[in-house]
Formats: sequence, C-alpha cells, structure tokens
Amino acid sequence: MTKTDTTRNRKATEDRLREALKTVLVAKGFGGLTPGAIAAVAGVDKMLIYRYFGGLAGLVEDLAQRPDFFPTLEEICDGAPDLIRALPVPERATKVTLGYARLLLARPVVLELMVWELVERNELTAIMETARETTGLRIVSELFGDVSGEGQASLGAITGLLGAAVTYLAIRQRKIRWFNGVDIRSEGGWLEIEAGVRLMTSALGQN
Amino acid sequence: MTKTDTTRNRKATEDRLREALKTVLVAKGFGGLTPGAIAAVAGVDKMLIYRYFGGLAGLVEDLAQRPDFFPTLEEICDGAPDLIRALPVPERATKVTLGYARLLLARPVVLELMVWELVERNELTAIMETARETTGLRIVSELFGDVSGEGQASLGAITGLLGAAVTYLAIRQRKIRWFNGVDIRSEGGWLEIEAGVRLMTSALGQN
DNA sequence: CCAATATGTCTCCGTCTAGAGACAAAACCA
DNA sequence: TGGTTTTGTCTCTAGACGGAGACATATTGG
Repeated sequence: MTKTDTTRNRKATEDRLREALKTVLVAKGFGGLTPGAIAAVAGVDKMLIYRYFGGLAGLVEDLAQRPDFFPTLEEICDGAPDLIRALPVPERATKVTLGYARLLLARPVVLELMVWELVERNELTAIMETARETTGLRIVSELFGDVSGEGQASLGAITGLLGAAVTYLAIRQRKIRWFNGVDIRSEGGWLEIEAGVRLMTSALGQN
Repeated sequence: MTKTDTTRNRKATEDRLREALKTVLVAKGFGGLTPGAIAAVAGVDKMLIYRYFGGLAGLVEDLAQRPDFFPTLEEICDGAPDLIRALPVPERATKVTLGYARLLLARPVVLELMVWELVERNELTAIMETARETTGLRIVSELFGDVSGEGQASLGAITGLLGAAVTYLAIRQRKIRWFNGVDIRSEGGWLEIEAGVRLMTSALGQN
C-alpha cells in the first residue's frame, strides 16, 4: 500500500522543507535562512536537509530550478507572445517591462533571491545568475529580434536599463515605500512608472 | 603639549576604527561587518567601538553622516550646476544620470550601504534612507524645477526610473559582470548605457 | 517472521557572536 | 607628589550556528 500519510513519508517531508524554505525566506530574508529555522518551520529535524538535499544550498537550488519559479516568456506576454510581437516597438517595450515588473512584485521569494545575488556570490547565486542571464537574453531576442537600424545597436542597453529600473524598484519596495517621490507600493505609483516608461520608449524603433 | 601620537590618542583611535569600518565593509560586505572584524583591522579592542561610538550602529552612522560621503549636487554637476541647468532637458537628464552613476561606481562603500538598505530595515538603514530620499528630491527639483507641461507630471517617475536603473547596475557590477549582454564593468559597457539613456531621454521636455 | 533499509530525533562539538565587567597603565591635574 | 580620569586590554557569559555521529523506530523485502 502506497503511503500518502505525513509521517515517515520522504516526499511529504521534502515538500514541507521546500515550503518552509519559502516561508523563512520571505519572513526573515536570506540572512535568516538557516537550516535550524527552516527545520523549525517544517516541524522536522534540520539534519534531514543535509540528508535529503545535501545541505541548505541543495534545498535552495531545488527550489530555484523549478520551471515555474522565475517569470517565463509566456507569463510576461500573458500567454500570447505573438500579440506582443505584433505591437510597435515602443508599446512592446512598455508592455514587456511592466509585465515583467508585475510578475516580480507578485513573487516575493524570487525578489529575495535576486537581492541575495546582489550581496554575495556563492555556489547558489552563481547558478541562479547564469540561468537567468541566458533566459533573459533569450526573451529579449525572441521579443525584439526584428529590431534593426540604430535601435539594434543599443537594444541590449535599453532593455537592460528598463529591466534594471523595474528590478530595482521591485526589490526596493519590499523595504522602502517611497522612491524619488513615487509610492512604489501603490497601484498609482506603478501607473506613474508605466507612464514614464511609455514616454522613454517612445523614441525607440524609428526605423 | 597636544598629542599627535598614535598611542593613547582617542581621536587617532577613532579614525583608525572609521577606516577599518570602510575596509571591512568593502572586503566582506555588510554581512561580515562585526565589531570584532573592525577592531582586528584597526588593531584595537572591539570594546572601544562601544565606548566611543555606542556600538556598531553609531560607528556606521558617524561615517554615513559625513558631508562628503554621499554624492552631492555639486559633484553630480561637476562643480557647475548652472551649466547643467542651461542644457536642454534630454541632455540634462543624460548628463545627470551618468554623472550620478560614475560617482556611485567610484564609491564602493556607499554601494555597500545601498545594498544593505535593500536587505534589511534597521536603525541604520532607516537613517540613511530618509537622508538620501530628501536630498535626492532636492537635487531633482533644483536641476529640473523649470520643467513644465506633461513632462512635469511624470518627472518623478522618469528621473526615478533613470536613477533606479543606474543604481541597480552600479550595485550589480560589484558581483556580476554581465547584465543583459552588457559588460557593466567596462568603460565600453557604460558608453552603451549612456547611448541608451540618451535615446530614452530624447522624448523629454517637448514643451 | 526477521533482517535490512529508510526515516526521523537526539546529543554533542568547535566556532563565532554581542556585549558586560574587571583590570592595567598612561595621562592629566591639583 | 599623589589621586583621578581616560585609554586600552582582557576575561567571561550566554546564545546561535553548521554539521558529525549515535540512536530509535517504522517500513519494506525476502
């Protein structure tokens, strides 16, 4: 008989640890992410993290490598990348930038890991970083591959600047509400930001 | 006779601790910023941090509140704010944004404290945050106070986006060289970024 | 049914941490 | 000169941390 009970069930215990990892990460940040804290939330002994995942790094890696963890191209385009690709470049850049921002805002665990990348470089952050760099480049090329002329030369810099800006604001709003007079925790603040992005992208793609 | 010796000299010892703070901050990041580590670099006992500065928080606060610590309006404008104000809005925004970025890149200690603000909110980061928010707003109003029309409505969002973008890139380049295909540790990468900023600001100030 | 294995808990160790307090010695002041 | 203050070092406590290893119990396979 296959066990679906919660006692003496390795898969269930692993899931408890995965969930506890997310809970601790959001509650205390990566600085409070210790095996003891995770195990306490999961209600099991911390040694199981070492036995089942090889340690804290393995547990985090397991989480970060789930396919639905980071925002994907599909999600950014709201399921219809063709619709996005059909738009003029300025509107396309605006929609993609803001879509990405809203996905990040809805993923506190991802934001926490992205801050971690800014703080220290270790086996974990190295893995996450290279994974996201390559997928990020792929998304840009798939959505803006048709851009040519002078726009193409600075395409990387421009999409990078827009991505950097909303990434910073998404990370920052976790701890600080105001940035440069804009309330980055309110819907109105992000509408202001959207207007700013629209204005700044309006000069793009004049080819 | 006034002592300028290094032994039994409180002021000299305080300076040693201040310098050691910066050294440790850049070498280990804020996570390794412990009284013991600072005292070891300074070559004195850690208890002097408590006695002279009231603790680690007091020492950091002492450093952050020096007038020359954060970039000032004068520095951003390279000593001539009037020259900047006389420029058309797009060039003005480009110059200010890049000037700010280059000042940040040259200040590893400031970058480290700015990351700290993104990670946790405590007495220290709260002080730094409010100080920089108000000075940041003042700088924007002094440099862009003449902008009117539709540009003014989104002025906060646009300057915020530009500031957020270069802040993120400046912070990120400490640990990760590439962002979206741009080498943010090389002069060439920042020239690309400058071109991108110039393109994005070209639609501003059409009033 | 019994042995092997999987699952989970527990104690223990060495290290690092913040900070209190006692103490030594130098400097200063009357 | 001798007492007082300042400067600096040292020891000590109490707790958190990563992680090894022994142990107990439940499940599974022959």
